[in-house]
Amino acid sequence: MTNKDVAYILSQIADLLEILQESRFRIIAYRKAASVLESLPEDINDVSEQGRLQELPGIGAHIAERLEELLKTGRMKYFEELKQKVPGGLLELIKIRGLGPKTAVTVYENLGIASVGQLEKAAKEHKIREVKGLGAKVEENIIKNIKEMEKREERILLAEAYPIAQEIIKELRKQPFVVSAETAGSLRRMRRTIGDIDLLASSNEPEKVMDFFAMMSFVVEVEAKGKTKSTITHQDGRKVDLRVVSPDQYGSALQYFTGSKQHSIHLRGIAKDKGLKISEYGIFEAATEKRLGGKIEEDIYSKLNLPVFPPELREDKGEIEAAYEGDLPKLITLKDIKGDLHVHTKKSDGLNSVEDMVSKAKQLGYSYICVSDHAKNLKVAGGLTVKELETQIKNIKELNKREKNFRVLVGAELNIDNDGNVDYDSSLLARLDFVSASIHAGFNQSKKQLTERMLKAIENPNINLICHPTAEILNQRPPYELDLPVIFKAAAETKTAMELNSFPNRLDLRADYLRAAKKAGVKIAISTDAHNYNHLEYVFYGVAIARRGWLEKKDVINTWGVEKLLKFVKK
DNA sequence: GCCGTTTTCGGCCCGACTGTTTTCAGTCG
Repeated sequence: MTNKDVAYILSQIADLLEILQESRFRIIAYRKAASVLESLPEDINDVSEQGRLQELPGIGAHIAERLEELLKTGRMKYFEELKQKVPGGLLELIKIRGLGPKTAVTVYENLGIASVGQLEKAAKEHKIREVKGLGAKVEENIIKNIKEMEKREERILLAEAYPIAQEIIKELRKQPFVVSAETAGSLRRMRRTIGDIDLLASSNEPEKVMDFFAMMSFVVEVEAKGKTKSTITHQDGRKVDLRVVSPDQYGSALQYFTGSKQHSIHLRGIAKDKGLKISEYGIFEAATEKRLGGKIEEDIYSKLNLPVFPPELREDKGEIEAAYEGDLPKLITLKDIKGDLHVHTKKSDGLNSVEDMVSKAKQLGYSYICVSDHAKNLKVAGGLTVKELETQIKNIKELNKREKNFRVLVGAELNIDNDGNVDYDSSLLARLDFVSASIHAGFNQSKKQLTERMLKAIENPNINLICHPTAEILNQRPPYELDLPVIFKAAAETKTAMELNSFPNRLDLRADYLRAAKKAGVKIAISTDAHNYNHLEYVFYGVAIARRGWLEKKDVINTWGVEKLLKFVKK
């Protein structure tokens, strides 16, 4: 049973408790425990076996005991009892937007509805409006939102949401009645995937902003429109929320809407202890309601003796405690990046020549790239034969003679086969500047097999970097199972770097794993896996995830100059 | 159900919008 499986069960328990109208704090407790497991960088089975469950935040005696039962026996009595009490379909009903536990119970008790299908049928037959407290509008929304749920894709990729949001922000800022505008929510925190796009603006004429927003060219539907808050559907099918506040409330509103929810709740708790109250309208003395500030985010944080956290850190995963202890990292920035260690050319499955890639790299201000075309065993990706690699080495050598302040490193992206072996013989590998390796197939092996396979590659003295270490593809393929603590320990000992692959549908390693890797002493390479020269720009998203993983310049090997990098390589 | 430089009991963030209501419950973030 994986962390994700267990987290899912905990969140189902929370849903069940909600339907059963249990104490809301118990519900919150289960949700929190689920979210902690969701981002736990180690295997919950190991944590349980070592008796460390209660060391995890949000997991106390009760949940720990129930988790142990679940992990040992594969079953949890409590969960099964709850399921007995709730008709199965009700869990599905509350996934419909706008339909919560109360309404689900109401339609069940009045109409005996316990499935999405039955609900849709009843709505179409106008039976919903006959129930007291529900009306025609509810009926309409049920039909609409079931349709929406059916066609709704997964969360949008950061790299898709970001440009959409920036374009809207740019338009808003041009309007004379808009004082300021910014992204908020998970987008501002730069999560790998985004639910709805959240935006914030400040203005002295909020209704003008709402009118303008609802009329923008890309709007296909206005779902809600109030004086200060509207939700529209973008032509790309995405929901965009815009909230407007007055200019002197902008900071507190931005803090609040950036979240994360857990981060803000933590802040409000601290404020409360200090006799203060935080809302999106400002920070106040609790007793007198006297407003102490809120025009800028600093007004909020400084009253709590906290710095203005980079949005990427605002997850309530220890950043607040670290700030009080003076232990906040100085996060890496895009301009720290000096080169890209994972790019492909048309010799394998890329689109452009080495020269094209070099030219783009120079535009980005880089001083090196490493050409890592696929190797001979990965035939589907046009892997280079020994002879072709020899030619590549020769050509790049020639190219480097012509270059002054730029260095092209010769590398390869080897394929780690099912037994942990890689392409080419070691004498050829030794002639390469920087060698990467990754797993491209055999994802269904057991955790033990996959771990051993990767360990063999890590311990191979010719290999410097493991690419896209978990092979996760967002919205498409889950990460394979790997014993990450063991992997990270070996990587640190052998000075084998781990990749943060910047490709928008990978962003692998993810932030929680990066933090664990850093803690274990592993060095990271933020590279793009570019298959054409425009892909080199994806480093922007890689750096964002690195920041979410608390990485500093010193943790990332491609912030180093080429000499220091090559010294690291000779392990 | 969790948690603790006020506490092992008594707290637990706060507000907008919709739809159905004549003052508010439900849902969402």
